[in-house]
Amino acid sequence: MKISLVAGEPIGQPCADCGIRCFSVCAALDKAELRELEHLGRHIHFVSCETVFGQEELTTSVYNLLEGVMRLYKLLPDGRRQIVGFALPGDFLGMTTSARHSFSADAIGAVAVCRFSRTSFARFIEDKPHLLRRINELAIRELSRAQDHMVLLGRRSAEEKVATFLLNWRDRLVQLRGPANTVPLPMSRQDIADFLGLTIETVSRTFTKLERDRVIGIQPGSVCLLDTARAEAMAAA
Amino acid sequence: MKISLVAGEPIGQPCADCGIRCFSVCAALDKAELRELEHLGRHIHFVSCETVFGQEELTTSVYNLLEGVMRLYKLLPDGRRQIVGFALPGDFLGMTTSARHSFSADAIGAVAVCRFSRTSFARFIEDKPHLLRRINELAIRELSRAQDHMVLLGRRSAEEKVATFLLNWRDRLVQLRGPANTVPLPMSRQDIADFLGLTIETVSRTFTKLERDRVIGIQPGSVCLLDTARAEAMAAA
DNA sequence: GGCGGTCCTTGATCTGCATCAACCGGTAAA
DNA sequence: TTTACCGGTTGATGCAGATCAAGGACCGCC
Repeated sequence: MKISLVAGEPIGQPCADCGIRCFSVCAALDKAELRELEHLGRHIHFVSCETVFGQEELTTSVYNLLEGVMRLYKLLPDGRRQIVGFALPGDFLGMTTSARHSFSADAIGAVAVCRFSRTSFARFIEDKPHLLRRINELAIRELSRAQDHMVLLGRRSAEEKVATFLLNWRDRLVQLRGPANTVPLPMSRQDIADFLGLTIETVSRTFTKLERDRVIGIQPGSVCLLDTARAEAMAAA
Repeated sequence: MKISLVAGEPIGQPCADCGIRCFSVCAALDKAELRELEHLGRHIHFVSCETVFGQEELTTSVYNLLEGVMRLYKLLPDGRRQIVGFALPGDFLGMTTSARHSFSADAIGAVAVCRFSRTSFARFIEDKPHLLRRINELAIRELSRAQDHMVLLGRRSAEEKVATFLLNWRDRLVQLRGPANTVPLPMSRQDIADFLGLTIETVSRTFTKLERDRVIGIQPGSVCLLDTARAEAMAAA
């Protein structure tokens, strides 16, 4: 929960060589614009559990996630937590119209971000409708994901929740790093519980049950999807 | 659940006189642009429970809600329903990047919308970054609402859910029509249940309990907030 | 090696909400 | 007027998942 105090190093490597550019907002930019953007951003690194920004903090920056995974969550006054999403490389964070962040974001494992001052980024956007369109696209995709998640939270059983989560998470990783049967789970069981609206015990029990039923194999830090068809049936029904 | 087959009448009244313009996307437009827009849109009316567009239907149009209330919902194959939101005048619907709608929308009571063909609206936007920015703004507001709702669905008790719903709904109506203690509830108990991730019985019981506790007064089609402070305490905690 | 800590799993019990079922009041059709 | 229906309420019971409690695996540290 420490807050990083470093300003970050300038973007050294040209944005044109950025590995996740095609997934990020920057996909909308041409070479000249990328070079311009290089001067505005700073690379910052966070270690596991460090907070990138907190709920109610002023929104001074926007962030482009380069590497690692982040949890985005809201806390109720009494400590109950709801994780509203996990961010992966290419995700664009801190885009909000309000003066304060409406959720907190912290690192799950080591994280690298590209940080931009909100004002300078806003100025950069101003005459670039294609970039604005790209940002809009990402926001709408995020909204659609949020709506899907509402269905999950409001109307699905624990088993359905877990199965759906594993499949969706796998799909996002496949998108990024290509096909693979084994699904890394860098987040803790508590994180998964707080994402799915369950308790850690129920998540653990459900994992165990899925393993007993030979749907998944549990490994430290990951699971292996053994019976995708059955998992999909659980997630769909 | 009938589908309206009428093409709709042309927008007669000038958009400049539109009562909800300041709440809608059109707030971003100047007089000349409004006049241009008048030629692109059609007014369409729907009666109660008519479907404006359905999940999986092709996204041929976008809609500006002028009058009335709509429920936006997703259905699971087995019939479980999650209402992802209620739309009020000024809300902009059908904005999606995908070819098909990801949820259904139907009228709660009589509804009037301004419909635009998706392609002609896209063309209209093209050289109007201020409009795009406005759309982006609405999308981000919607996303933020969705995230709040995830917390409600995942982490709150039935009583908290109902209290929060009543307060939020009141706030949206106040925004639109000014202060009032009595909160109209045009949607059914089943709608409220499907919005809050509860059953109709639990919603009904919770309403009754809040009435017994003198927090609300139940009237046909509306409730009266008697003890706002206590309701807010329930919603916050 | 022993110790404390964190994360995860497992078991026993409890409970909030779902489910099942009946009923009530208003309205519209017969 | 009677009947049927629909939306809402209320009561009795059941159960999925929460809560409480304990123990195991793994880690870094002394």
